[in-house]
Amino acid sequence: MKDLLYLKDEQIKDCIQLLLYAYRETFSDPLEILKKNSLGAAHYRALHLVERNEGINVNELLIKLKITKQSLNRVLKELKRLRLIKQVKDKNDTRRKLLYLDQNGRKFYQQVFESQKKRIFNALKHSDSDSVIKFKEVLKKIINGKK
Amino acid sequence: MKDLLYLKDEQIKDCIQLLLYAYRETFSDPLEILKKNSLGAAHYRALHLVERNEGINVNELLIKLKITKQSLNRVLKELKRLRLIKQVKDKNDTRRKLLYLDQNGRKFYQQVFESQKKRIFNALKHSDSDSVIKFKEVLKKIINGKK
DNA sequence: AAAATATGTCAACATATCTGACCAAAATAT
DNA sequence: ATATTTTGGTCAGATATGTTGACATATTTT
Repeated sequence: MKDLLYLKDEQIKDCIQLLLYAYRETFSDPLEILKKNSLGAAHYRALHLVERNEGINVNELLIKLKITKQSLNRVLKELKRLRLIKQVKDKNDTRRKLLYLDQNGRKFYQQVFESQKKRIFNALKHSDSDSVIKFKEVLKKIINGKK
Repeated sequence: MKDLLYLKDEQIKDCIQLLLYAYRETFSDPLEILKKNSLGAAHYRALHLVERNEGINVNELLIKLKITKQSLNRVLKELKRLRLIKQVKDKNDTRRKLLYLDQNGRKFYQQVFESQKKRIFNALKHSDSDSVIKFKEVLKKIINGKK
């Protein structure tokens, strides 16, 4: 017999609210330092994905971000102007332009990440490793789920 | 000796990314039905908080939403116009206007919630109750944490 | 009576997204 | 070799959500 208390609507609403607040707080931390460099959350999301997927091309990035290319284009334009990322033509298919962090970008990304890291670091530090594993498992199920 | 693998930067970046994706998917589900009623995510956030805190006043709602009163006002104006929420003067302090879901609002909220519920419901259904508890614990630590 | 509080409103602006149309270069298919 | 598709970039205009700052009104507190 499984205890299904946590499938009640109230519990689900609870989860939704926690998810909203956790997201909001986590992504509001780095806004200050971004703003100093006249960048916003959108730039950071792109920067983050490039950092974690060096050599990604524009199309793949588009898919991960789930925004339109027009939106992404403006973001990339500014990141390039500030020399935070660079594009290198793919030798096998020179239509493709692969994205890398520029030297500046690596330094800047690290700064922004540090501002965001504290909150997560402390939350994880005060949790045991089993909790963290389960936390990530549930998040993954939410992401892949729906139907 | 504690295993601190999960405190490495790469793990933290992982968590941040999962949080971003989980939030995005969870809150993109209800956009379609909202749009049909010419409403957006902002209206739903307010509606959700009123549903979970019936009788909340404007100031308290403002604090929970962390937006300016001018922003909230536009949202509330539309929700009132559509008869989704209603305001009732507080008898003890008639400056205060307490917010309640209107009859329409209750029905509409339920519809929107259902569209969002599926994803969370399934994720929780495929997790055990311990995982769900730990999932929520970590989220709470993220929300309250930082320093 | 004066000050503080709760709510509402106006205007101007910032940002991040969208849609739709269009272009060019390069690769692939016929 | 030409036609089509893919990849990336760009323009213009619209929408959603937020911001600041100024101000108005009603009510409560001091």
